[in-house]
Amino acid sequence: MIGGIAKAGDHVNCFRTFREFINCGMVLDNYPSPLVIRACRDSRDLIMGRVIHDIVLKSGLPVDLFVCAALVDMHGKCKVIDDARQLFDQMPKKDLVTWTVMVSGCEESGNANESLVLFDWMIEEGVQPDKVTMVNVVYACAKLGVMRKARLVHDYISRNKFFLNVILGTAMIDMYAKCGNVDFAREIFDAMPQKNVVSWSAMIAAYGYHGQGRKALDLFPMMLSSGISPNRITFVSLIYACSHADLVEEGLQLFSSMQDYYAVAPDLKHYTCMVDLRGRAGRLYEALKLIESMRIEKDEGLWGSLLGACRIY
DNA sequence: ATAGGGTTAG
Repeated sequence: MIGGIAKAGDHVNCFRTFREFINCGMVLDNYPSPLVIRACRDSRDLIMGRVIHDIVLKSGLPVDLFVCAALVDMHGKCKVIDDARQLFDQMPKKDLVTWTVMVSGCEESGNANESLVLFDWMIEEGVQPDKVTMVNVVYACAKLGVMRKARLVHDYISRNKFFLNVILGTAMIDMYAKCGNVDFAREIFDAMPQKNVVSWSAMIAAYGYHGQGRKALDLFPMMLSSGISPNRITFVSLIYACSHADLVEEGLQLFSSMQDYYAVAPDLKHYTCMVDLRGRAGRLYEALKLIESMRIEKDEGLWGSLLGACRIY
């Protein structure tokens, strides 16, 4: 029952039912479902997560691999990595998923270096990483931004003949871009047998933060002709690329076609890019007018973008 | 019997 509600994604209802269950004084003859723990993770509800953790500790039941992996994952994603690690270290048996959620938790809570240490360690322990592990390791390299590590991980992926699926490939595009080599990113992109809107957006973003706006823009029609529709992130990446390559007119045109042809409503990020685009080009008054015309809530990043432009000019 | 892990902006 509780698991079913959790699976349906109704976290609030799931927790309420779970509380009722506990309050009834029901005796747990089994652990709470990992699905409930997953619901805590997805709603970043650490309080509820700790309640469940406590129940597990007090139940006196033998350690269950699934429950523990879910708990490690939940703690990691809630950024209480010490608790995740403690649980992890106490587990007598660790399988592939246990190691993977620990790798992911470290990088999620800001210690990407430790992710890579764990990765080496799991291999030493004789646990073979799979594609999900590799996505997390690649993601850790992207966060670190260290090319030497990126090459090592790429080597590992090639040596072990991992299939370059959409998710792994996209993570690698991002990794190479953030480690400073957009051409390596492009090689991965070209080698991918399948690409989705996320892959295309990642490649566009990669050219964007390397200042190669024209190349980013060239990808857009290619993406469309391969039958992929852009989303809001695609447009953030495109406009960002324009603003960092002095392609003002192109950026303005994208911003209007985004709404007129692709029915993507501009959000705060799009406005920030547009303020940045005009600001970098010295069109400060237009940038201010745009901010004034906005009907959504403004944040410090938006104003910061305008202030940055004021400083330049 | 069933249950745990994955990609793009900022």
